[in-house]
Amino acid sequence: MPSITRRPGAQPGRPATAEAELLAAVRRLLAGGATFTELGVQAICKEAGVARSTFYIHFKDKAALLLGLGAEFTSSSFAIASSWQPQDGPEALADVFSHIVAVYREHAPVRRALAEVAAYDETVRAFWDAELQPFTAGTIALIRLEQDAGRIPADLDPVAVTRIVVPGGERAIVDQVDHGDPAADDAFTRELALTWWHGVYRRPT
Amino acid sequence: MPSITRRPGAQPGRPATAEAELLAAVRRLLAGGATFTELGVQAICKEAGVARSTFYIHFKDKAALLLGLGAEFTSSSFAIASSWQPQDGPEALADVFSHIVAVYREHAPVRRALAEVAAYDETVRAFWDAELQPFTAGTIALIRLEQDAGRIPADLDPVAVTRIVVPGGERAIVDQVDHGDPAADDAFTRELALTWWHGVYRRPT
DNA sequence: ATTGTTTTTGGACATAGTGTCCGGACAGAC
DNA sequence: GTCTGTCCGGACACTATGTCCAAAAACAAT
Repeated sequence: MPSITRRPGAQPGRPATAEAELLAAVRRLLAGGATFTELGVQAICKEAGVARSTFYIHFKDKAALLLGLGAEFTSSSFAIASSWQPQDGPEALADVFSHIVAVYREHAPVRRALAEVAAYDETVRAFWDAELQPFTAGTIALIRLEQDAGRIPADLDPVAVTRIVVPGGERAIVDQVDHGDPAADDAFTRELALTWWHGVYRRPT
Repeated sequence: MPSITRRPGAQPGRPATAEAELLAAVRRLLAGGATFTELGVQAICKEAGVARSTFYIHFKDKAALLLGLGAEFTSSSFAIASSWQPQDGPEALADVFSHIVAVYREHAPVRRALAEVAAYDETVRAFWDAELQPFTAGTIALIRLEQDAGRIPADLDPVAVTRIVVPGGERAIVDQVDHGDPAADDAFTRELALTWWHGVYRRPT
């Protein structure tokens, strides 16, 4: 059987695109509902129309490929999120969350795969931790600044509250993206903003 | 090589304990820092001192064994959590969270494995969803009751807020258990209670 | 003690996937 | 045309899974 030597999607002008083909294949398979873990190198290569040996030229293993996919995600969100300050009010905070929800929806399959693999693979876990770390550091710093300015009570524990706001808030956003109606996104981001506003940034004394 | 026919830990009085031996072995391996995913049936059997064929007599596969381990977890927490009402005040809520944190610390390795596998295995995901579902339903119901009584504003979205409180709160607890100092547990549960109190249950109008 | 029942053993077997290697084919660039 | 880098396709050793079965051990009777 002579097989299909040239993959169909190969641009004639471009030099060598097996790598891009593999990344696109995984994106496609994930979007189709597959779980990254149950996805084998064989299946990925078949979907990509690429020889299995070619896979290992570009990626050490499946996890390395996922990190390549993760690059598409790298926090454009952080710049927007860190721009918010309590002076801007809860409506502006809701806008920040709307932006993050939009990013999460756009990259939902890849984000899901990253979270999935981060639970058992060290390198992916490190990548995702690094992704969230700026939010954690930024939130702690912001709370301390507000405490120094007397706008947040000094007896509030910044580290404990940041556990609630960052990993907790992220999880809530994931839940909305995975299970919630997109039409309800605005109501959700409003509630998230108001909960942090009255629960953390302007908690009554 | 004649091999060690009888495993060392076998109680002579008890009838057939290979199953318990396997469960204990996995608990041991998880507590030793292993990831459930990277744990093979072979490794489990070796640790348990049980023949590999015996494994399949008791469990269909690794996931089935994990569900057996999950039984040790089944929500004793829910009864305590559902007993709280806003009338009891935020200090009582903090006590509820302290109880949940204690349960999470006690079963940390198994809980971690359940969360890990739930990300890619359907049956484990269903088990864990069923575990959290009472909290979700209870929180939505509680908020609606408080709205009917006029103690929570009617324009608060109960479903959206419950995403924040239940999956979000659980994630925060996991973060505290996995990364936080146990000595700081009380400070954490206090902050969690106060955040939900002022952010949700007694949000200022 | 002998017998019967139940559980476990240890190995065989088919299947499937991983990671490595290499000769050869094939493009675009010079 | 030849060179160069990429890709193919298959071979190979290895690891693990899941199924099966006859023999052995442990247990519970009488």
